[in-house]
Amino acid sequence: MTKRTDRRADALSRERIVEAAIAILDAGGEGALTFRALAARLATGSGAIYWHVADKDALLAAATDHVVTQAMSGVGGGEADPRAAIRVIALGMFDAIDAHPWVGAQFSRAPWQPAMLRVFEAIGGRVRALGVPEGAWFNAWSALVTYIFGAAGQNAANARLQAPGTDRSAALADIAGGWARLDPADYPFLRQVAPQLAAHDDRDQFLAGIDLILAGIGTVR
Amino acid sequence: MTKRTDRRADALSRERIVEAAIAILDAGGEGALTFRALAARLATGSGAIYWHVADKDALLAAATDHVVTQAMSGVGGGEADPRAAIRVIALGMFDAIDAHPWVGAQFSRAPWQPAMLRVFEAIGGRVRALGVPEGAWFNAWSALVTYIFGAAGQNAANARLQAPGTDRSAALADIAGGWARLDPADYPFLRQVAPQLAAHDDRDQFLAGIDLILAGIGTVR
DNA sequence: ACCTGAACACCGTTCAAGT
DNA sequence: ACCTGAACACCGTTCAAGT
Repeated sequence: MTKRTDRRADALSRERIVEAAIAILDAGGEGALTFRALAARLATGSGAIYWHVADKDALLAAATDHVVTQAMSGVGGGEADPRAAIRVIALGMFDAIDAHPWVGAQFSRAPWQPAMLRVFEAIGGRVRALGVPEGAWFNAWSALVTYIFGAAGQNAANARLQAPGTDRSAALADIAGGWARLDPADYPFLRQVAPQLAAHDDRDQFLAGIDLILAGIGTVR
Repeated sequence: MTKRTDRRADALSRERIVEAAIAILDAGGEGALTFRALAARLATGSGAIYWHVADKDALLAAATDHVVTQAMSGVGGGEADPRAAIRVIALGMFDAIDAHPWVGAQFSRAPWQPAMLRVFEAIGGRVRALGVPEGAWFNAWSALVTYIFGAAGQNAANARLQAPGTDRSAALADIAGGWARLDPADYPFLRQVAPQLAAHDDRDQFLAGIDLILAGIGTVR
């Protein structure tokens, strides 16, 4: 009957472990998250972590869930216009993955997590409000969700590829320079588009894709 | 001056290593590819592989390049209608990743590979032929390419999640069942589309997304 | 030039032993 | 109930030594 409620303020908990994992992931990427590093940061033994999380996959899933939940809480849902609401939700995911690039690789690993379901539902609800026939809902929803997580993931991968501290626009200029030097007979399109690659804004381009899909959905009668 | 051209038929080569790696990846997934397993299959020492490839990243990149190159060689480019050609190229990528699910995770890791450039150009060339204003080319191209690789990657991830030998439609039915049991107040959309999730064909759904984007591009004047 | 395989510096995970 | 940290069975990569 003496249930101890006065635990040490710094007692280990799933929540504290997940937060420490996110800090390590944000600072050093996926490669930096080891149970030894995590145990050191939490001033405990590496085995202690296993009392609270099943394994590394579960830890990454919990960290992803945490980030997505936080991102979704920021996008309210107050927008009356379903198109505007879809843009807000999509940008919320984009920005969250941009801030935590390691999240991008996790979606594919655990796509049916609770937090993901909330994103799925949020998009689906707006698709329903878009005024397209019911038979088109599923494909319209699927295209949007696929694009949002695919694009955000790829963008995060690009960010991950860069050496930390490198200038993003310089790296992009490098790639664009490579495209500009391709054989004009074999790569006319990439040569032509190279300057736009160098100058483009990832966020604007992401949103332009959303708008194209929304425009496509608008043609379904 | 005695250049040996009569090497053993089974001499190690980058090509043989990459092929063995693909075989291992196809059979056992990304986790199965170790230098020890690869060396055993090639009947050599693990260190020998490093004479031909720089490291594991380079090996995965080479394997991915091989698969994409093969897939692209199968999609000719004979279609006159640019929309039809885009569908053929997209489906070619989809099927290649479906057959080699591990490829899906690699795109994000090395997006500027030679084989990828050929896919990029192939899509870009058709976008140009679509008859939209030049100012819209870059965003139209980007949306298509993002969707193609994002969707194919996510689909491959779903395949990877399944226990090997498991029935895909049974797994999908499981997830759909979970959606059908969600709280109707919180998840009306997911509940409603659950039956479609259980019945849908990944390939058809992928193509429906391509068609939505193409329809959206068609609205740009 | 190319191959061998032991050695090194790591991992994730387990588990007897502690409190 | 929860924590400790050594131990186990792996990794990728290196490198002296061979042919």
